[in-house]
Amino acid sequence: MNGAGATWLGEAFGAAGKVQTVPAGELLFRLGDVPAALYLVLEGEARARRFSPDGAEILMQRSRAGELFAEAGLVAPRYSCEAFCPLITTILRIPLAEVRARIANDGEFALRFAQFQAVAMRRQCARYERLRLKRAADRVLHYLNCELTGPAGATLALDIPLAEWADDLGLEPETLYRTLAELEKKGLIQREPRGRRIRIAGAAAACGG
Amino acid sequence: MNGAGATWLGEAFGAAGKVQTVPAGELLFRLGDVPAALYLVLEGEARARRFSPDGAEILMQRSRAGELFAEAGLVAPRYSCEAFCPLITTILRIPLAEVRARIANDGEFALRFAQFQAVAMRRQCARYERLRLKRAADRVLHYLNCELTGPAGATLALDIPLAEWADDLGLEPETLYRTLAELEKKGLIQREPRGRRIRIAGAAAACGG
DNA sequence: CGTCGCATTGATATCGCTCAAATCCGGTGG
DNA sequence: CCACCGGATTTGAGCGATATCAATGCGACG
Repeated sequence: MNGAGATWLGEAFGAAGKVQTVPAGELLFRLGDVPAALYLVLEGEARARRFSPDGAEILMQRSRAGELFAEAGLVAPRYSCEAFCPLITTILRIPLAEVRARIANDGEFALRFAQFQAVAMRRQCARYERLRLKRAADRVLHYLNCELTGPAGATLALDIPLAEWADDLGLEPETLYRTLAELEKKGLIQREPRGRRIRIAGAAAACGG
Repeated sequence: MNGAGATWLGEAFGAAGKVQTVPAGELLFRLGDVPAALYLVLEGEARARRFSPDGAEILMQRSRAGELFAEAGLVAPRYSCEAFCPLITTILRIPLAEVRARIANDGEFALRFAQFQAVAMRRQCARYERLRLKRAADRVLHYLNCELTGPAGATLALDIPLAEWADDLGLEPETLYRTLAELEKKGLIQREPRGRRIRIAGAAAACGG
């Protein structure tokens, strides 16, 4: 859905944009680079990290397929950070000048781009609000409610390992696991043994943090 | 700075936009309303809340001066939420149709609007990353580093009560206070007794979470 | 069959939250 | 000018939730 939403961006820049397949760990750009392009993640995932003086990694932002990397792309990166791809990732690189020209001259494109940005904002706001919730259970419910567009009782297939999901929620894997077990005991969700699939009970939708 | 950044938006819609002064607590719109306008906060602050079935308030999003309320404005609100203003707030209401027409037909405007959205996104990303930090001290440092644009050693004047700030950081006021005391003891910051002013030591900039 | 990665489970440590109270400060009215 | 009041800050003590550390189970894969 994310990917589909941004497909048009890729198509719009078929010529100007440059698709790159980036092996895991490769650096896309560094802090201090003059922002010269928009990076749209097509497949895989890109991450921005920041290092403290002692070398410890202190924070990370993840950009999924369909998202611009990192942040909005039109502004200079805020961080003393490095960007890289820990997974095999496909990136569409669009020169900023191209984007600007297009926005200024193509009304239809400008509208769609604004919409694209708005959707991205909505997603980011959802993530923010999720982390504002202090209890693990609330975060999980919030996540489920956001990801699940269908009617209550629908099933959510988890294609990511538990640790990834926990990271999304700002939790440790163990905590997430225990929380899921707790929610199941309360009857708010049901999960398959190996944890690859979760069904949300109707009640859970209302609780949704 | 936020306000200044969005001034152009207000000016651009001098005629079409409608400035409203909203008394504290008044509802701007409700969930389910068809999104028909952009709400730009000019002064004060607007908040979006969401209620659980039992009536408890479970989360809140705050929009400051210069920000669109809530989220990006071009998409339908995601939430079962109500929006209201607990403070005296000035709002600029711009019909969506106007905005869309302007984006489509005025290249210059479209560019500035895209930039505006990008800046908003950057701000939201910063808030998100701040909450990803688990330790209180890291959040405080991150906040200081983001708010402080000047060189290290600059002074940050706090015009908000401690409780507000704590809320921004996803902390309780007591925790924030103790954390500040701790940071001062470590020499990373210096604060005036009444807590209305904070000076950041050079070292703190590097730690900045 | 062995190993590896990940899920699961248990025990403990730690941090921030909660409740409670004292203090400080600005403002207000006498 | 001074006493009082109300709100915010400051400080204290204890609790609870989550992180952390450690170990085991389980399935996939070579």
